[in-house]
Amino acid sequence: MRMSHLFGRTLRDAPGDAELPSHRLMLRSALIRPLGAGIYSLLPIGWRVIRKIEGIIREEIDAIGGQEMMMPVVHPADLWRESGRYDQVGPELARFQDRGERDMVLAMTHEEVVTDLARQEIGSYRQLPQLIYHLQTKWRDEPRSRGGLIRVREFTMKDSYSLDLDEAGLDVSYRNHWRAYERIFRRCGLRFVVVGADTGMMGGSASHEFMALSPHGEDIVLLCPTGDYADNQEVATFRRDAPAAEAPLPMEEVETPNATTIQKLADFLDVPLSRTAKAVFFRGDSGRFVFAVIRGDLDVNETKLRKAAGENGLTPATPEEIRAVGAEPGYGSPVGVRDALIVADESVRDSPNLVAGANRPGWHLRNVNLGRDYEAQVVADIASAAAGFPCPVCGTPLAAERAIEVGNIFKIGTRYSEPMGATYLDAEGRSHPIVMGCYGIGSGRLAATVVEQHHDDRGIAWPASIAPFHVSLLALGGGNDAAPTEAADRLYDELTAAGIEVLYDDRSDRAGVKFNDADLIGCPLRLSVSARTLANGQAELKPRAAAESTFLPLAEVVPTVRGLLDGMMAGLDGSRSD
RNA sequence: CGGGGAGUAGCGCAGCCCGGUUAGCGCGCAGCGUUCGGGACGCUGAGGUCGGAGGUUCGAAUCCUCUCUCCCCGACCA
Repeated sequence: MRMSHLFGRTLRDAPGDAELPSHRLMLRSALIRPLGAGIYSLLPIGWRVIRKIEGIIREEIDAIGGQEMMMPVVHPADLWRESGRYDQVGPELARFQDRGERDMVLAMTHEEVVTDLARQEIGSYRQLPQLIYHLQTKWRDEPRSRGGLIRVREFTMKDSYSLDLDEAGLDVSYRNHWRAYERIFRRCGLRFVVVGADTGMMGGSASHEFMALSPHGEDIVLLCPTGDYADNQEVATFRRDAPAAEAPLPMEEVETPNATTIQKLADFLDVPLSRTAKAVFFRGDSGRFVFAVIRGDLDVNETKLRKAAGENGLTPATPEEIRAVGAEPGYGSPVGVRDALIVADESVRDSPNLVAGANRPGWHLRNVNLGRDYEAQVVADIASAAAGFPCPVCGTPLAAERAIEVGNIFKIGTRYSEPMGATYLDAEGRSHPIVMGCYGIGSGRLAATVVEQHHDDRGIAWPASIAPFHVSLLALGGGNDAAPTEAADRLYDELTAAGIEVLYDDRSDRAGVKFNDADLIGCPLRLSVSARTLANGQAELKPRAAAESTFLPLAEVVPTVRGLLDGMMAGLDGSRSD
């Protein structure tokens, strides 16, 4: 590609509202342009990166038996009513009517379509297992898009779906995807960890997320330094203290003016946070009041609480709602409340004689004990794990890291096949629902995440496997001297003929402009020819990642470049295990 | 949805409080000339509904009201 013909120009300054490194660099290097909030065009250079990523994904999913296909973006709403998600999913699902006033949706994912296809095409156990996938546009009307391509509303996702006879078959499909995903992300040069995760709106029994560690990540993962444990914070657990062996003491009231927070209370009474009980109030989607109780030194994890309470969603309760169940904001405890689902964390079961609210302003209760002073309908782990908490496996203090979710895998089981009637007949003629898995990777987010991990203050430094071009070729010092341009033209032809992808900077700009653009766009190798190098019959070669350049005879350029690229690719072959 | 910030030339910004020349600066863009290895220089030039609507005023980028859009933090989220 000759830069003089390239559509899209590089920017010296990024727009002021772009903050993430990947967002700024992808704008500056002419990879993407915004059209609206969370909606982007991919310019030619950016599209080349995406196509390379998609190529890697195709190879690896094909390698585990995937069959690529294509499913529609617009779905009849009735299909989503069959699965129950039409009403279950919130406004992030875009709904509209066609000219016949039929309800339609824009696909945010494709489980319903796959399941519909499966019930049409699959009838017999002889036809299973199957693995199908596509790369398709999704629309999710996110409440808040952000960070360039990290979180957008319109995006392309590779999603694959496994169809199996039973759980054992699903286990195999799941494991295959896990391995394929590791290879995909390694080939893209990404550093990542795999963590256990919540299944969220997908439903199902198990889920893992592939997390690229990055200070700009939206998720927090908890990792054991020994490597024996890794989970998303939303599901992470930790080793609990042994229950305290302490006889229950008589409950007594104590006046605690202005002790409206657990910290003020602990300070006022001069007791550790771990000797207090904290109450947190929610209203569940079902309409029930959910009253969570947890020891004062811990925080409620809403994902865990939602599961423990059996609710689809939780909203913080209002002061009126809190008083309606007999509690008092700032002084709440489960003692004496009514019409509420009380969910206690294991910590309050195992910690006797806690200080809790008296449900009237300015007063607390000492020596409150679960089972004696109040009952909880649910006792469960609803506590948030955090940095420094003991690893649930080995007790080592956990580390907390921010991370970007670049892929995830779900065991959705019969969540869709059962309600939608996607069944097969076994050898005895009995009907069973197909057991499903689904597996997603967002290609644009993946590209942005690679930029987050591979850049410096001069620009992007692409891994060779997904670089838009292999080589930036610069013809320096044009002017009256046509020799550099002629030599660069020949190199361009030779490299291209050898199958090497070249971004040829044939513009009439000065050297500094070309160097800066080459560093910004970040092709793995940079070749320069000028009067200075040609005086010795040479070209200058500098890897993007290296500090120093080398000079080599023009005739050796193609084999040298070939060799360097092969070496770079070999380091990104996906088999590395780290 | 809550909190904060911002919309003035393609990009980055000033001007706004305290209304008053023809709305400015840098970069970029076009032409000519000189330059030519880390974002050159000179001259000339093009480019603006000051986000939109309404209002106050002799006069509005500037003051008031409404509204749209974008960004950041949070809530939310495969």
